[in-house]
Amino acid sequence: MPPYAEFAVGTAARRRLEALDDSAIARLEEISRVLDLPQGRPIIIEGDPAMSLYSLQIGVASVFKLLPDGRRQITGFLYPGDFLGITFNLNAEYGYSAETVTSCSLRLWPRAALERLFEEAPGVRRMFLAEMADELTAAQDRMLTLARRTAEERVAMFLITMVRRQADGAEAPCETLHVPMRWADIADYLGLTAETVSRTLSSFRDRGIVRTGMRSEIGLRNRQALEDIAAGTYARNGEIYS
Amino acid sequence: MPPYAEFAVGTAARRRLEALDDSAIARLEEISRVLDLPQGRPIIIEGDPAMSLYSLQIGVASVFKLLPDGRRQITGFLYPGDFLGITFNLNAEYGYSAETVTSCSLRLWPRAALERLFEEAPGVRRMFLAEMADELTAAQDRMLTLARRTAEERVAMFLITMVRRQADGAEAPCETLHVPMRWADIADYLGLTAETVSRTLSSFRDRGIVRTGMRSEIGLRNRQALEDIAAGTYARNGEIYS
DNA sequence: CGGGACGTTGACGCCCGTCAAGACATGTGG
DNA sequence: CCACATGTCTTGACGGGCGTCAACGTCCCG
Repeated sequence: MPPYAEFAVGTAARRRLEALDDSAIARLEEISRVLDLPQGRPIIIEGDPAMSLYSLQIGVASVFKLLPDGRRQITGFLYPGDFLGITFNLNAEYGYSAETVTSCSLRLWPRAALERLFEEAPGVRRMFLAEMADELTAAQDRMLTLARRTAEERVAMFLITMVRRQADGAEAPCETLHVPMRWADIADYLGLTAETVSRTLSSFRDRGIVRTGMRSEIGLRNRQALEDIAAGTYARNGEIYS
Repeated sequence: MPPYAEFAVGTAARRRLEALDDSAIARLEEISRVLDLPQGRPIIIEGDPAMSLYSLQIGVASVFKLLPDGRRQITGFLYPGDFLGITFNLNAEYGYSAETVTSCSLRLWPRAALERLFEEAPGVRRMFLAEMADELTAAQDRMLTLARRTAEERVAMFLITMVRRQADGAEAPCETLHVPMRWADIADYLGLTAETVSRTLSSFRDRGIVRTGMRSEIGLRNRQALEDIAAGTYARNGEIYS
């Protein structure tokens, strides 16, 4: 139905890119440029012609869609190693916008050069295929979350997802979560408002589940409670975590 | 993040399959079996090992995910020509469930045979790649809808989307929309309840926008109003369509 | 005709959005 | 070093949109 066909590659792309052979990586770096942006700047704008592919090197960025009256939905956060702006057809426009959440350093490829690379290196194409399949299942999970989960379940899910991603590779479970985005961004990611995010975190704090008040950090004091709340398997009207 | 990687191919697959050359289609039909199911039966169940790929021949089916307490989100409706159950990795389980909305006739391929076909016919793989890219942009649109749009906007969107799909190929715009699914299914697709869907349609009826009461059909009397409501560009607190 | 599935309508309430005020941190210029 | 502006988070009060529960009507199919 949509006339365009492109998407933002998410987290798994990092590991997949490392699986490419060295010559492909060398070629990729060869034809790229570097772009540095301060916090809160647009990277791509929905509707613009898709001329470039980006890879985030340093920082955090958000991918989002807007309604005409300003309502916003962040469809994903990008971390170092993630790709942005891939397209698979010719008259492509970006189907979403993206902007920096923190100051960012991006690698940028002109689209034509990248398409040449797609033809030459079959591993690159296969990587994107697997990547897209993962993105799609994640998107279905997020539909369930946005449509059916309560505010508490959404915030708990966000914390669990973020800490898992942060702990990715570390052996010991993380105790404190680094959260560089503003509450308003988290809210737009979860389909809530900044006030509801704040209230929910305060409630978690009062119940001894998290520690708040630090700058850009949230302490996870009772991870099991968060897991249970996120899974929807905690006592709903019960007293367990109240 | 998710350990599986598969998805339900949506509507665009119909046209794409037709673009395959005849020998590939012949091969596809050769190795398939046919499966007939009455209304309301499960086709695949989330978590089961992904042993088969399905193609819907006749009827309408739904793809959905469930929360442990029964909350349900329908991620898409399948129409004749759509595919279901594709996977791209080895330890694959289905990441969603699917069931028949009407009585259905399905074509079924054993997974191993299909993977062989993937190797032999590069066009098939490319078709699925483009298909997935379309699915992904549609998924992002649906995230925006589920998180941010009002009940009225969602129902209007549903009607517009369905009538566009129904009119696909016809030259004259359709006046009446065929809706084989129950209100509860529409609600689970839109992140609402059956009562809210009913109330919204009644409101549209009272405002002269649709005609209701027919069995499995909805008459679209003022399509422009529906387009405006769906787009979020109608006068919000205004009197235009009240 | 009777039973079950589905749609409609009303009453009610709660979750979360909206609006607003205040707290707190940061940066900036004098 | 302080006054002030700015941006962000917190907390409260309030209201509305939509979910929940229930009763009723309608259609279909034995």
